[in-house]
Formats: sequence, C-alpha cells, structure tokens
Amino acid sequence: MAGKDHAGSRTGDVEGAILEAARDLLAERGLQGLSMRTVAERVGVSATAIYHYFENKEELVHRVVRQGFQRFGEYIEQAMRAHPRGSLERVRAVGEAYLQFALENHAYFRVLFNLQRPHPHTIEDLPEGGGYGLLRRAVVDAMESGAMRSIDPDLMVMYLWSLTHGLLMISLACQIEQCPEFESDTMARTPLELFQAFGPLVREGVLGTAAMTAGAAPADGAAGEE
Amino acid sequence: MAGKDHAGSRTGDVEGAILEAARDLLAERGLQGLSMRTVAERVGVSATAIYHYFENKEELVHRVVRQGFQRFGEYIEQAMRAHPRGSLERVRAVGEAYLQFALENHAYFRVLFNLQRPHPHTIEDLPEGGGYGLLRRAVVDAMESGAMRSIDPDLMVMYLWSLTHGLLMISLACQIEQCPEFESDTMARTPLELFQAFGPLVREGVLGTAAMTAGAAPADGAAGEE
DNA sequence: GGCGTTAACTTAACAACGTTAAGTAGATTG
DNA sequence: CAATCTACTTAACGTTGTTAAGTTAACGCC
Repeated sequence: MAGKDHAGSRTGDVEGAILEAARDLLAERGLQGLSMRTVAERVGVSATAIYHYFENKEELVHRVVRQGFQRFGEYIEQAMRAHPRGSLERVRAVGEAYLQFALENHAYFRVLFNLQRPHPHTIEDLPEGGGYGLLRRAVVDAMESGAMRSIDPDLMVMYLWSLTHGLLMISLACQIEQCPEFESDTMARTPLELFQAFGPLVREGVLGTAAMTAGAAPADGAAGEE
Repeated sequence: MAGKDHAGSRTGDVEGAILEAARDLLAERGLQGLSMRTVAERVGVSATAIYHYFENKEELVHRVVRQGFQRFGEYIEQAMRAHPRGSLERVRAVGEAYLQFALENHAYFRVLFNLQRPHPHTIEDLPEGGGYGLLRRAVVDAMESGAMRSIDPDLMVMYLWSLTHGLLMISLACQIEQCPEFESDTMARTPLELFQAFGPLVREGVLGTAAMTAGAAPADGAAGEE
C-alpha cells in the first residue's frame, strides 16, 4: 500500500510531506493551529502515522523550526557577502537580515523562544543557530579594521543581538509590523525603520558626540520623587 | 452553601483564591501547567465554577498577568525613587529593575509576550504596562539635565527597552540565569552582569571614545567573502 | 514458493483539556 | 410565600496528544 494516492499525497516522501504541511500550518495558524490531526489530514494519512517518523509533536515542531533556521543562516550569509569585510555596514546588514527574516517568518521565532523545558541543548540549537558565529566574525573583523572599538567581541555580539532581538520581540508583541495604539510617531514606525533610527545611538552612544566635547549642564543632585 | 470548608478553601473570596491558585500554578508549572481543572482543585471547587468569575481561561490568565505587572510597576517606581531625577543612574536603575523583576517572575514575562491573538489593546496592557511612561519620564529628565543627548525621547526609550528586553529574552531562552553550553566567559555571566557590562557601549557607543578623538585605521573597501 | 521479519501504516481507545448546558441548594427580595 | 438571584454542581461535548493493537504490502532467505 505504499505510494497510494490519497488527497494531496506525494508518492514516496511522506516524512517530507509531513514537515512541509507542519511548516505551512505553523506559518498560517501558529503553534496552536498545528495539530497532529490537521497535519495528517493535509498529508493524507492518519494522525498516528506521524509517530512513525517523529517521536511526538515536540520533535515535529523542533524539526520544522530547525529547517527554518537553515534558511535563516543563508539570509545572514548573503547579507555578509553584500558588504565589505571589516565594515560597520556589514555588521548592520546582519542585524537587518535578522530582523527581516524574523518578520517574514515570525511563527518560527515565536515558537523557538517558547520551547522552554527540554530542548535547546547546544548553542547551535539556540534561536539564531549558526548566525551567532557569523555575526561574531563580522564584529571581530570590524574591530580589527578599526571600524569598531576593540572590546570583548562576545560582549559586543551580545549587545547587538540583544538590541535587535528585543526590538523584534516588542514589535511582534505589538502585533506584527504595526501597533496602531501607539500614538507617538516614533512608535508607529516599522521595526526596520526603528532599527535604522537606532544607528546614531549605537555608533555614538546615548551621551552623544556633543556631550563628549562640551560639558553639559549638571543634573540636580537630590533624589527626586514621583 | 456559601463558605463551605473544602480542602484549602478560603471562606469568602473565591475569586481571589482562584487568582492566587492560578498565579502559583503559572509560576510553578508555566502556562501549560495552568489548567482550569488544576486551578479548581487547588481552590476546592469544580472546574466550571471558575466560569462564574472569569469568562474563559484567557481572561483568567490575563488577570493574573495584569496583577503581576502591577507589582512590576512598583519595582520600577522604587528604582526611580532611589536615584536623583535627571541622572543617568536613574535610567540605568529602571533597566535593572526591569531585568530583576523579570528574572524573579519569568513565568509572567513568557506568557505576556505570547498572548498573540486578541489581547493587548492599549499600551497600558503591553508588556511593561505603565513602566513605559516611567522610563520615558526618566529619559526626558535626563535629556533636560544634559546627562543624555537630546533626541526623540520615544526613540531613546525604544532603544533602551529593546536592549534590556532582548537581553532578557535571550537569557530566558538559555534557561534561566545561566546557559552552561556557552563556552565563552562573557556568556557565562548572569543577565544582570551583562547588563552592567553594556554600560560603556550604551554611553559611548560601539565606536568608542578613542575612535572619535583619533582617526582609526580604515577598513578594506572590497566586498569580502566567506 | 512459502516463511519470517520489517516497514508503513490503520482503527480504536485513553486521559486531559477548554467549554457549554442544565440543574440545584441557599440567600435575598417583592 | 413565591420568585428571583447567586454560587455553585454534575454531565457531557468536541478536541487535543498519545498509546496499543491490528493490518497489509514488500523483502530477504532456505
């Protein structure tokens, strides 16, 4: 009975079809919409057939997300290829690629950062997978070329990653791309626009160039209230 | 039959007891461990009794989290009171309070940032609730006192919030407090230590003070590969 | 060419879940 | 005193992940 033609079945690679259906459902309806029975129905097999290829739902989801992050790595590699080694632009481009991919595939990100209990064992399994190594290389290069101050590169990577990831998570929590209740013009901007607007702050810091050459007015020294 | 003594019941405030049981379960076992039946069992009523006080599970969880974020607001207010108005220290302390509270109550945070579909309607309902306004005030004060460069305060708040929140999310994804697989010394640090280590980067930027007074070696201009 | 093993499924069923419907004891009220 | 309301209860529905047991086709082997 191998290769029988059910509705929408692909003769042969059932495991691949399950992964594909699961991926589509995750993107379409989120983790809650990805049920074993729905996946099975799309593939054209019974729900329990999935257990022949995957240990349980958790492993199925994990495999789907892992697959997604391989594409993610390619995004980042492409961003790096597009800019000269050692440049700040390259570092910035990696961040933008992170953001862009996450916005286009937000279901993956939401899921990956919620697998709490057992899964992420190695750093390769972590949210950005091999992307960490790529960003780190871009940072080290930029430090060597003098485009960036020389400090502990892992600290620098963590700083850049945190900033980008936080912006992403807040944007996603505000319901994809836009949060209409934000009244301020600033908040109405897309995550990518905000990321770019962060540029001067990231390069020169919150003190700013002016504050470093000229002394500014001192703050009142008393502990304020309200 | 009001005020009957079931196991662990509090005579009188059943609604409060439900909220309390739900809060404990959320902290103990996460969102998955918070089931209507388990909550009801702890309170000493039947599962469906909960629907007399809450419309559905979503509302129950929402109320629990909202309650948690009220305590969170108090954390931040206290951090602000402890430092002089207009100072950078005050801004930093708000960030630390954010981090500290989130680490001590990570169940709240995980949940709040995963309510995707309907809920967060107003900015007050958003992840940090009224904390946004408090941080914004600290930032505006710091700008006026000259302790911080003067730019769009909402942009500055978004920058600081993103950085702190991202660090938090990454740390939580790495399984509370510590991620043993990280080999680097940098990554082995606690979120709070990392936050403090970010200090120079946040104040002076990734270029650094040195790079702004003296010209650095230029980067190679060709598009790099690998 | 029958035989045993295995891969690839199937149906039936279980426990747990959120939720609804219908009923009921006790207090409050006209 | 009947009617209503509050604060629940039990029973049940549909869906979920998952397990157990059975079935069917294919393959290697003497």
